[in-house]
Amino acid sequence: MSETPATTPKNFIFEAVEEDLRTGRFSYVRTRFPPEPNGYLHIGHAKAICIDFGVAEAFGGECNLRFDDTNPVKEDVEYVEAIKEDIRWLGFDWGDREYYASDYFEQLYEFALLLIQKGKAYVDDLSPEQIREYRGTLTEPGKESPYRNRSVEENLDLFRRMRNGEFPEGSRVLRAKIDMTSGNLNMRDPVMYRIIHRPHHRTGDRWHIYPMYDFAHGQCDSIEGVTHSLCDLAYEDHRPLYDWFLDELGIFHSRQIEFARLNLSYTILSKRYLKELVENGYVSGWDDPRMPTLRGLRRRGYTPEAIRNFIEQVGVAKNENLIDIALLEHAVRDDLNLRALRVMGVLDPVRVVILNYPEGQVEELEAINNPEDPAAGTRKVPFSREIYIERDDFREVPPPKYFRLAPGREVRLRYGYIIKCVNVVKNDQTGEIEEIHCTYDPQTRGGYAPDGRKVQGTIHWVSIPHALDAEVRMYDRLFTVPNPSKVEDGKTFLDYLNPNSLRILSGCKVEPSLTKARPGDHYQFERKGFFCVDPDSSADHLVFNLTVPLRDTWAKIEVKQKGD
RNA sequence: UGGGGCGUGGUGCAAUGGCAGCACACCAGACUUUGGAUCUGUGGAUCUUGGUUCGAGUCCGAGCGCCCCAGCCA
Repeated sequence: MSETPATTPKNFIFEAVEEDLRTGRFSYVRTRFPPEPNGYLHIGHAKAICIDFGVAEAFGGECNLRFDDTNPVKEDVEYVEAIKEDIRWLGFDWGDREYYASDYFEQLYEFALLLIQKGKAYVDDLSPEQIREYRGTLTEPGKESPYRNRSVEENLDLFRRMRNGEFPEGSRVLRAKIDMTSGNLNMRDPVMYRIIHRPHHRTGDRWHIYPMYDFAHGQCDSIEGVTHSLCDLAYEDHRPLYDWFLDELGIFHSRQIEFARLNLSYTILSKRYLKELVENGYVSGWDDPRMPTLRGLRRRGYTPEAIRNFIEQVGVAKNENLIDIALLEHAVRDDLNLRALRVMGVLDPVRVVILNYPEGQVEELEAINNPEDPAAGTRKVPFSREIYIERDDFREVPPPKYFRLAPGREVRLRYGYIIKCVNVVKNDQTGEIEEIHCTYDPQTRGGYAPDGRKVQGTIHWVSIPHALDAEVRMYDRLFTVPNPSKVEDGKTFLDYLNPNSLRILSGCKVEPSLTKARPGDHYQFERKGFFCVDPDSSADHLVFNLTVPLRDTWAKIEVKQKGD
């Protein structure tokens, strides 16, 4: 294997894998990404995906996709396709290695039989409540079940009949016979199989018993020849059990390594909570652009590259973490800055009339599509006597350091002319500014001042007769606190929902080149932010989602001024 | 009074006994036809405490703090 230290991320997992190869514990590398098909993938999963596929790739190995479908009560095919789609979108390929834990049900059953024969597993008739009581507590040892010492023959017979569906749900389970006094609760005779009379999305009604995670995962890894089974810290306590099953069965022994899951500030990454948001209508669905799901991020305008870069920057360790969402936002700005075409869009329009500009005249001005990418070329933008500008780009009483338009002041219209405000027309009743009257300097076409005079401010604009109407959905973080999963007593994460996480702007005006915008296209509205065309968008009703705003230095200055 | 894990600037990750570094954030400045981008710079960290060592974030002892585990969920 060739060394690529510059591109190979260095973390404790890579080091462990490297060591395993060096010491000969394994001669190849194979990992797996094991989603349960009971929900949609979120950015936390993206971390796991990047690690699972990344480790395999770095060592010339492969990563299997294996659906962990051992519980027909919770799982559904609906999620399988969505999960595959999201992984592909993120940019990973599992080739033809698409597996299901349910593919191995027969083999797992044989494994169970083997353990029963070895006297290492037994059928228990205790009720779920009794099992809990017998388990003991964190500080007190458990008690052995009265059914623990059944004969091998009786266990075999009972277990076969469990499989045949002869017993009601909850009446019996198969348990491993380990140690009811272990300090690790997972070792106190864990349940291996439970009875569930429910059709499975892949095996139909063939089974009446289903293996628990602990009895399935390690053996599936083993069957697939997975060398490194990378998972969440939560499974650290399960590793002794993972190892125990593999050792007792005497089969290929994968190595489980745990790392800390991703936590993101101002959001939640718990499947249960996300589901609650969707089901109770706090968001419009799993793909709501405010959701940290991959579908949500995609619709919001995040790119796979941005997400992968973000994950790489976050690193891999075992520390509990809360990643600043600003890092994610930085990653997407960084990526979009290089590729998004620039356009002009006025979100909160106010009319400007250029008094000395000939009525009916239209000029096609040249605008650069992307200053970061000369290959993106230029386009023509129509200019006329009446234009829209951003309401906030005009102040009757300009505060200090305000560079934009104000009575008697000049400002440059991007790629247009330098204009000067000469008058303001206000609504008699409301006092709201309805129209701003300006004059333009014909010598400044394109925005250049031949006399070399400095014009500090440059603002965006859209020609009124040529403007396209658009709806713009402005998104903000979903929660008002950095860590919504850690709440005050008596409150829930729902109490911290940001009421302003979505603001719909309906009267927006955008330049005519946007007629060719298609759902999924990324744009930068100059001076405002990166936007993405929503799937709801159509030719006669453009809809844009704010992906992330541009850094806004003026907003900072203004906040500071107000604080003084 | 059980078992497992983790403690490095505001956040995250490095430093594998030898000058505590990188990214994001923050602050200041330069540049600017996006108050964007870019560039430069400042400030700021090894949980505590003893020890080993020429030298400790790293090794050893003691303590403290935080997280996870009592599903027939994964």
